[in-house]
Amino acid sequence: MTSKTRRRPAGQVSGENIVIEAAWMYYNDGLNQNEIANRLQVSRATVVNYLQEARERGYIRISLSPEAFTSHNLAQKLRDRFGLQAAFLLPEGIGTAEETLLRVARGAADWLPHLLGSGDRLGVAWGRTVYEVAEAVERTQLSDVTVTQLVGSMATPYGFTAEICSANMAQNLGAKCINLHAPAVLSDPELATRLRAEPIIHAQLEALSHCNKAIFAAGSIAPDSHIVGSGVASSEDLEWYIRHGAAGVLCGRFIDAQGRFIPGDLDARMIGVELDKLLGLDMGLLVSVGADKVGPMLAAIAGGYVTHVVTSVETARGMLDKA
Amino acid sequence: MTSKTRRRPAGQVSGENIVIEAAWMYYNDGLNQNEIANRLQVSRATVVNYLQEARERGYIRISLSPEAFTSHNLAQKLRDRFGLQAAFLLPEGIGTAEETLLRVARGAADWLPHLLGSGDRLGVAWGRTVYEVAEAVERTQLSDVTVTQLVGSMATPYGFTAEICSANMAQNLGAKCINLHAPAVLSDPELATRLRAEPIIHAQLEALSHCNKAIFAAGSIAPDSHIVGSGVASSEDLEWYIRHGAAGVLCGRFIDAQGRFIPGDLDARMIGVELDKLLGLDMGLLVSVGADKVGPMLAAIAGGYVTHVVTSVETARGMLDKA
DNA sequence: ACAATATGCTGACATTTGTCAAAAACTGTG
DNA sequence: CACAGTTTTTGACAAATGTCAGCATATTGT
Repeated sequence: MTSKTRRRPAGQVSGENIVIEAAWMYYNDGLNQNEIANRLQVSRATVVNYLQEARERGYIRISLSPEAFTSHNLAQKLRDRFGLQAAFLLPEGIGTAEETLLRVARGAADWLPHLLGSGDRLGVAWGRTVYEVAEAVERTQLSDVTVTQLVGSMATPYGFTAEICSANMAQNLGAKCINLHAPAVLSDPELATRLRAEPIIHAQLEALSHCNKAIFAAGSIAPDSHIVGSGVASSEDLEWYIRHGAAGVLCGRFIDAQGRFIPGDLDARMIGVELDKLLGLDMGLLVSVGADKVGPMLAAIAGGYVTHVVTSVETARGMLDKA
Repeated sequence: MTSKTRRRPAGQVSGENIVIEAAWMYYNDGLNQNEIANRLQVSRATVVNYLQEARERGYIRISLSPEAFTSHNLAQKLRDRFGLQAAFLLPEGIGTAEETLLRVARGAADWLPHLLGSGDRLGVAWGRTVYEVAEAVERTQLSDVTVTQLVGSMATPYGFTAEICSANMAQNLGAKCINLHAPAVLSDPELATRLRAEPIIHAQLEALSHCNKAIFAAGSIAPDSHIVGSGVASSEDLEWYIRHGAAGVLCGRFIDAQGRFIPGDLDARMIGVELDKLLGLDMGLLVSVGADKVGPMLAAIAGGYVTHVVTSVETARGMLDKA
């Protein structure tokens, strides 16, 4: 450069502005970095820095359009076969089960904001999958959306509890959050009854019964299921429910293959949404993946809790095969 | 490659799927094209093709976040000075006035979907700027939004008429559209009265008076203004209004520098929204740019029609200077 | 069955983008 | 005003991405 180099004044408007300017030229006007460098009278390397800064500050948002995942063949089949409003299928790739779960969670996270609108009250269940979805939601600012914790908390060795799921979800969506300040399961039914009558808890339970949308995963009934690992149910409980026809778990409650609620010993001691409150919602978003979840997912769908599904292509195939 | 090359079956699910898979790996998993090529067992050049296809099909959406443009210094000044809810300022760059207009229009188009929600009824005015905004809106699918044409049609030599503005807008937003099937201005007041009483027209006028949001530009009162060019007003009309204090044009009506409606000969012959219907809306989105628009924009703001502004940095400076 | 046509893939090369250490410009201090 | 400490910019190099002609495999028509 012939003349003296001019630096952008730190912390000034124009300083921020030039970053936006560069980002706009690059992403909207389609100029390449050389052209931008010429116009802004800086070196190309500087343009690279500006663009990086723009990305770091979150000015640039790249997303895969939901249509790509809801429109293809298998998704339509799934929709038609199970009477869903929409299905969102993620490709597996070569990755491990863990990677696939994260991918599905990110897919759900991308999709979720499109499914919410002003005035919605979203019930959030609990589980590893739901936790990852909450984490993966891009920071947005939805207007007038409330997030509600659907089931009480539990001491989990996994590090994700029900209130963390709902709190993160609300945080990232820019929504209000109503937590449920009670354990998911108590040792004594009478204590549970009294706790439910407590004004604070009562108000929270009241709030969650007015959700119009919900997001949840299908819980498996394998012996290593989280429902046991998190201490909600004991191994004996689980066996008892399996003997009585359990096919899956939904918001801490056991359901059979037709999706019917299986009443049992636990219910009187639990604090959380009752399954019939999840029927007839504007949206029931089921997010789950894996061969072991096929049965539980089909059960949840059969029970009429589900309007939208996010899962992997592989799992979707499994569902169509088994049904 | 050692083995025979395998081609993806044309027109099949997996064919579409592999494109999505590649796009996902690239944009979400952050893999580079080489890594993707290895995993998919194709050449890197093929991955390039997949990604291009994904972009062409609109699977990938890149946008600049509105926060970047509404949060900076000058935007805040504008907001505070004029009591706006938000201002969205686009950098000029080096481009021509034409380029700047397109840039501002694209900015407004990016922002607009964020400002609309379920149940909204958006009134759409007319003009070059509004037309470009409508064109630039990315195809989306808003639920339960209605777009309404605010002013009647006119024979314009420019190729953008009021109904094209509203129709394109509705199309691209995925909204319902209510057009106004009448000319903007008639030769005879009596005919205008009768036309307004026609059931179809009456219903449409009724509909547009129930908008809760609106998008419009400020019209200049220069002799080469579109209001003359499109035949809505004659040069004599324009001069008359200027003598009576006109500072700008809003939805075909003349206003003075304080934003007060200037009644005149034209009004009885016009078919379109009346200015008082635009007061007190949830949103009045003013999109305009250029030195000649500063006066009209200030007039519109003074009149209380405006809650949100999209313009260029330069124009914003002009507004602050002049006010 | 065979040629003609269409489609998708690839390797080699061209262009664009990213990295990094060093230089330049600014800031605050004695 | 010299200085040490930061921040920003830059040039040279490395890596990633885009292009395109030609080839291989399907599909179509006869």
